[in-house]
Amino acid sequence: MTLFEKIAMELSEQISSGKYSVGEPLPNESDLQKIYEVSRTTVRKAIDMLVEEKLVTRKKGVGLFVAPEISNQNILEMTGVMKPEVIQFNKQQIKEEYLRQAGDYFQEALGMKSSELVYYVSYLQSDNEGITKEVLILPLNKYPDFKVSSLKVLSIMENMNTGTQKICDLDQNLQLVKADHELSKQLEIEHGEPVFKISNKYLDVDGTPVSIEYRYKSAMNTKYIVDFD
Amino acid sequence: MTLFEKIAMELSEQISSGKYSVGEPLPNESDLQKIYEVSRTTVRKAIDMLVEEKLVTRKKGVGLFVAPEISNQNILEMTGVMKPEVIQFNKQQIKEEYLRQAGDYFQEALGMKSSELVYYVSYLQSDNEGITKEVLILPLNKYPDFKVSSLKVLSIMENMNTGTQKICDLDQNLQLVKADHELSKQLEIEHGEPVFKISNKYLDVDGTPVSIEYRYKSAMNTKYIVDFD
DNA sequence: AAAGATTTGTACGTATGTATG
DNA sequence: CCATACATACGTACAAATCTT
Repeated sequence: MTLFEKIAMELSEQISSGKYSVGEPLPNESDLQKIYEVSRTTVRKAIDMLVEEKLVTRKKGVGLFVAPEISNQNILEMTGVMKPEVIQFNKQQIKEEYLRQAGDYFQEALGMKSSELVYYVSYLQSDNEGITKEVLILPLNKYPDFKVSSLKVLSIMENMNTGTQKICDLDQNLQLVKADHELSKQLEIEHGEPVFKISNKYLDVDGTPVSIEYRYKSAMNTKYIVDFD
Repeated sequence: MTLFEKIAMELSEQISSGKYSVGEPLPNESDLQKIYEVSRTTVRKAIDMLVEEKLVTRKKGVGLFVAPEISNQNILEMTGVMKPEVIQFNKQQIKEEYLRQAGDYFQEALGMKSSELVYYVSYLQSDNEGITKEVLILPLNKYPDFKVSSLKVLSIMENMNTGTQKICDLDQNLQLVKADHELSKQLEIEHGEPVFKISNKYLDVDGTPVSIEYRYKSAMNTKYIVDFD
């Protein structure tokens, strides 16, 4: 029997005897070298055997450890299955929902008579990036089956797909505006703070507007790029 | 391959994929340390390589940034798949279109394997409000019938509706960034001018991401709303 | 303007990984 | 099997620049 085999056997016995318990560190190679009065090469060959037998694990830059028994964690690591992600459900809070006449603005924007009715729904949505206010304008004639209650479980875009027209295009517009009193209160920011205002105008295949959505989001949280000069 | 080489390669891929676009900050060393679960020494060695390749710049006391001189050619070399075509039509000009591997970022963002292919299409669109740059990411597996030539007649959203999944939700994100060299040239604005960057992540009914779209639009043309006081 | 927090820059010590004579 | 050298990796400590409060 070679020297390193002897050493491997001794260590193996000590591990199974409980001198070094599972998960605990072993003496490092330098110490083992002194203990058995052999070269590091020999120590390493001994440890090589124990690693092969999965009795010992090595951690580069750290040390030697008695290999842990197989656990769920090990299995996950071995099979490469990811740990479950933390799913954050957004908090949604509907602020306003009512039917109103289109009026002059929406008449033009949505191509309808100003006396025709639209659903107006606004709600707040908070996630890890802050609070977003969303406003949705749905013309009644295009969404005959729309129910406000369904908004509580469906997303805006899903709702829009319940309409009679298929949405095929998106006319997107952007503004940087100052928060008025209501908006600053809703988004929990200072009065006058800059706010991104996006308007999404959804169009059907003919380019006819189907619905409009507005989003308000504080611009302060956005990251600015630094100069390189 | 050593650990720090792996990390350098991953980061390099993410940069070329657009997860960290030109001029934007990277996660700081401490965060990278947590992300990759390695020591700071290893993170620094990985970054050393990227700095050497001029992909990343360091700013003492500030952080890490994607180096500004990345060209399309670099990206092509890094992802190494296709040559770009330039197709001019109407007021839309396709700047880049190629197949590439998803890489780590789109792997995560689109829930696919990093080796799977995505279409990458970017184009400029000019209208009365200025020039908009749009970037579209379409996973090949969800758009088996997609042809770049069809982009000439269809809008982005129409194209996205040609996929196998029905789009039901929109995860929208906003940043105000400064134009880097490439962007300022494309949008015909000054270097460093503020630019709206919108990312639209389209989801199917299950919340699975189907495609991603980025839009860059000068923020200077936006109309500011007057104070309400 | 001062104090503290954050982030990169630098240095050192220790442990394992690999190669060679 | 020993001795040595170097690369890789972890961890800690402190300095320097910058940002925040």
